[in-house]
Amino acid sequence: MSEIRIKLAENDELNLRETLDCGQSFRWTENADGTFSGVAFGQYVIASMENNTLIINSLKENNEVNEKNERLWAYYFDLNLNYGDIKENLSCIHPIMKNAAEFAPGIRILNQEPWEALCSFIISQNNNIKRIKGIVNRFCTNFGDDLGENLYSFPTAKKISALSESDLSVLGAGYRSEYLIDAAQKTVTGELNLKEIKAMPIAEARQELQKVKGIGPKVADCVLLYGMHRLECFPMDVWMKRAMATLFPSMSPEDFGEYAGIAQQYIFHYSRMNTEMFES
DNA sequence: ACCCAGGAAATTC
DNA sequence: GAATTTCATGGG
Repeated sequence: MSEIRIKLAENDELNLRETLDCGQSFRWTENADGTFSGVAFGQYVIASMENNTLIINSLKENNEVNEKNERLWAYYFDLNLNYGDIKENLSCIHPIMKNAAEFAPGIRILNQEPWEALCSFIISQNNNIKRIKGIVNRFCTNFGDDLGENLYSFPTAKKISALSESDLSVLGAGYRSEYLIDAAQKTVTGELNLKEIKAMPIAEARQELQKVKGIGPKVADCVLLYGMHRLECFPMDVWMKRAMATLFPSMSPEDFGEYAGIAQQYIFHYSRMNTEMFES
């Protein structure tokens, strides 16, 4: 049992429920005591907050408390970026933007692993969040490594690349299974290089991701925002189209600036939790 | 039975 | 090229 403690900056904040259950990640589960169990970087951990300090507990002996691992989890929860300042700037853009940010002020954009984001958002297309979670979890329990406590690592591209569509039928993912296999094969051959895409100019990065079957403009932007931390991306799904048409009729994604992706996440969560705004 | 879901591909006009 | 239909699956 090891423990990492990371204190946030004075005017900054992190709310685990808002961040881990706002539709950007599909693998974390809340425990009865308010902590969250999950897996990232192949590590099974329990995350919790104490005042303004993030606590990462691991049951594994080999998960050493060292500087490198501390930096890794600070990176995952994006603690190097000050969201207090960003929220202040976004709130000046539009009064409803301010409402959305204040509705869930502890949301942060995670630094998820690119391959996990790629698969998760391929699965997300024309689907609902509850079923997405089920499919992603079956993906891990069937093809990932057992980490104990009934939690599994995210399957590698290499492993998935060798499977057939019938192997993936246990997922219940429907036609999306074909897309997952294509993504895995292109990753293994090097035709798709996620590390390089992460650093590409945005138009080129989008184009590269869309070479994968089942990845269009929306899924590409989700992979870029959630898996590659390209904060200028503003994924437009059915909820965001509704929200923009109703709440920001005169605005476009670019109007939110270099941190548009963070604005998008506030607006997405705000809209999904307040559906009465869209009933006519 | 019908409609929707963090869309994209295939087909048709 | 733009608009429409189809795709597999589960839930309401």
